[in-house]
Amino acid sequence: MSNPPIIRSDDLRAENRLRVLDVLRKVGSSTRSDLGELTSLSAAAISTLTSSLSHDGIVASDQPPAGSTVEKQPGRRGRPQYTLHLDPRAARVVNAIFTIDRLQVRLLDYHGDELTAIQREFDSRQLNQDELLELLANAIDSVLATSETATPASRLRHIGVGFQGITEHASGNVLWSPILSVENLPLGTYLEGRYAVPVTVHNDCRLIAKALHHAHEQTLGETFATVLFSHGVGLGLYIGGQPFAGHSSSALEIGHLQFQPNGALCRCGKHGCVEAYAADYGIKRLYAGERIDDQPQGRVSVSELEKIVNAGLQGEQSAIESFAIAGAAVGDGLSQLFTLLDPMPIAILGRSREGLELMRPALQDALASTMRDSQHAENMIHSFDDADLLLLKGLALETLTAVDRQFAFNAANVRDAS
Amino acid sequence: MSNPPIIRSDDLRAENRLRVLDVLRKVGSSTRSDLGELTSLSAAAISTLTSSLSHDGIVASDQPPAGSTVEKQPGRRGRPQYTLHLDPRAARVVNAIFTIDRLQVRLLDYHGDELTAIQREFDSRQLNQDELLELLANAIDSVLATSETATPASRLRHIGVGFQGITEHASGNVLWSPILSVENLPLGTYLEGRYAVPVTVHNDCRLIAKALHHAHEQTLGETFATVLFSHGVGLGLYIGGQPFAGHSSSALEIGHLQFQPNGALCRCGKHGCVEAYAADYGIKRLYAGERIDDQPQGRVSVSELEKIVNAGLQGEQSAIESFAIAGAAVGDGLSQLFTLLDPMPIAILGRSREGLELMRPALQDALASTMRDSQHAENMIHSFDDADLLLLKGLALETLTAVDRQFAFNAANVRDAS
DNA sequence: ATTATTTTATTCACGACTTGAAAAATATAG
DNA sequence: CTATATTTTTCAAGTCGTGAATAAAATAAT
Repeated sequence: MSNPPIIRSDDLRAENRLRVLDVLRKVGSSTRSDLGELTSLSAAAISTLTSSLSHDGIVASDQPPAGSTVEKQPGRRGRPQYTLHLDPRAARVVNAIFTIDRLQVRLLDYHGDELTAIQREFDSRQLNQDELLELLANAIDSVLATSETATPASRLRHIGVGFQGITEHASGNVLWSPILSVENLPLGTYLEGRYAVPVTVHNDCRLIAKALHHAHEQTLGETFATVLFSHGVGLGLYIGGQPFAGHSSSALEIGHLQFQPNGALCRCGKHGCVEAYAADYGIKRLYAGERIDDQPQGRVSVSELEKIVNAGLQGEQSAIESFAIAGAAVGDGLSQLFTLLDPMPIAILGRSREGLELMRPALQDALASTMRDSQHAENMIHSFDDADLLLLKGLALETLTAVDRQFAFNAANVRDAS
Repeated sequence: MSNPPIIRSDDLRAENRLRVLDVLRKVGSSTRSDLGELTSLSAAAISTLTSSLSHDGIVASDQPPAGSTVEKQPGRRGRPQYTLHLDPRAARVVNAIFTIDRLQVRLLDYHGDELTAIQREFDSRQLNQDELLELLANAIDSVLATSETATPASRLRHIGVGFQGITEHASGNVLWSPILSVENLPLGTYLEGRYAVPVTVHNDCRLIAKALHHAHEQTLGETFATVLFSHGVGLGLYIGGQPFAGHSSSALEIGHLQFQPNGALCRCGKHGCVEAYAADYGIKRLYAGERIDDQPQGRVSVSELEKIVNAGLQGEQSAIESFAIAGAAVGDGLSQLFTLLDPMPIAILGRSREGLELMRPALQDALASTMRDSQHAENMIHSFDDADLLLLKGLALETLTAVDRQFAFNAANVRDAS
């Protein structure tokens, strides 16, 4: 049966609260009248909504404290506009990002600013399930404790975890991850039990796609693909302004599409996957002339990859070749994707932008060969720096908008924690 | 900018009107109280909505004409329930289906019953753009004229066209179709101009998926793929109860994923496409031992294909082989799809069910090899008869629900045509 | 035959929603 | 100090869906 998404008129109010919060999240701060414009709600509705949100401690205003007559600089007539913004004190969220060699945990306020952050270095594949969970819980306890002493507490509302791997969004559990040796890590269940707040677990590339949609909408539009090169090859998809994921899990495994039948051995055990040529280990393997039938060994360090990039930049043929093959592999995967869906702009990200540029020509060629309207393949590819930053930003956005949704639907009692 | 999907309270009313119409469309007829259950609206709301819809002439009731005391057979006490159904007279729609050798045009009433139907036989690839449009317009004029004399007219509200090929849903134009020699056929624009009603153009496989979702929801669930074997290989996708299509067009071209690098020549000009092995011409080519590098020639007749199927059923090795390769090709394409998305149930349809069963083992094998949880690949595949019937049904549903939407949002003036 | 019972549909009062218009607030300009 | 401009809030009006009460319409019981 089809589920009822919105019927009652009180749901309507909640929907509009959310709309206001969404806009504020997006633009940072805004006057009431601009808010009306952006939400296409009437000034009257905005007034009611914002005063309620303000009363609940969810949004705050620039307005000076009554008596003090601060000098207003602009020579504008009329009643002055005070801008509204999300009140940092309204909530806190914990963000955790696992990568192959370290764990980052950050505590953010509701505005999105960082309060505390810690890092733990380790090799994620050496840990068993309990050790992983304990490591994470320990780090979360630390950031919570640190901030406790520094600032008056506001309630923890959400925990978001970013991860390379396949996550099941219903349960928040990690089905499989290349950076772990354990499978079916019950991350969501465990954290929800321990901290009694909602937990969501996200695929890393999905998070980057979210951040790009937020920050680079005019470059990429509402429909685009994101490809992240690192220890694997990740794919994120935005379609019509909405993140797209598989039905039950976040699987969007472009890395394991087949590129060469009976080709290089992939970490997944199959032969010829895109990843086996385009992930860092695949590139290094080709460059170093290692046997492509051997099980790929551990991680490739930043400096190792940098060396290959530099070799390529200086014209060393084998390095150039390695990147070209990587580009062709991903281009092939994308052209399969574009055969199934429509062609769309592509954002590519990786450890080094130069590396991306070395791949680009081959990538473009592979795409052009399958596109009906072949010429503008090059305009479809955009490379971005700062994958790590975008990852942080995407996770922050994802968790904070989850809190927005809590606030929009669960009305008041935000201040009950003070 | 994000668009406002629903904010005002009148939109809410429209949404609930649509919800009622949707349920009636699905279950055929229903009492008011069941309607309340199915829409999860209160009895009061149902009462208001149905009386308004009834007043507008959109739904009708079984209720006997006041005076006449018809004998009620059931021995149930209480105020009797009268069932409501969509009033056939509320609107009319035209459905047109192009296939490679004929055009079917049907006139349906709002309930979905056929009023008139005609067929025109021709070879669609022989016609140029103007001839095609004229043929269609002529056929539509005929069904409209025929019915005009037979029954009192109610207004034509929508024209829906079904097609094998890639359609652009914004404009309703056909970008490319294997059954045509012309490209960019401005079907939507032309028909809208001529008949001044909304026109939608749909991919055939999408329509079958729609019909399957309507009629076989409990077998297939809310997320499934549909594969249609005919002169090409079509794919339809339902994800979470919603039809999924590419962003701007209906492209979901599983037939043109690559199966064998440098393999058989496909109609599209590339080599090794899935279609080149799994479409009727591909199967015939293999069976007949023709050169796979030659441009595939015209259509394969029903009897030709039947002969190969029968040969296969009688154990003839080359026929069995041909179907096995076809199954492997599609299985390979689907496993690529399932690498990108999640694995999901598959409905397969074609000219003959026996032919499908000949493909099944190879198809299952190809799927099992890529699925994590390999065993239940066979439970995921369902074959269906009556592809043609489902196509008609899907198109009818698609166009009629478009009218439902008109009625839900544009309030009254339905009866103004009488 | 008449009254009680049962089941279904409609009506009504209520609270919640958004809106447009009017009023209030608060600045600058003269 | 008064007029004007601009933004925000308040107010009255109109809608919507809900739950409770009421009406409708049949059968069962008396």
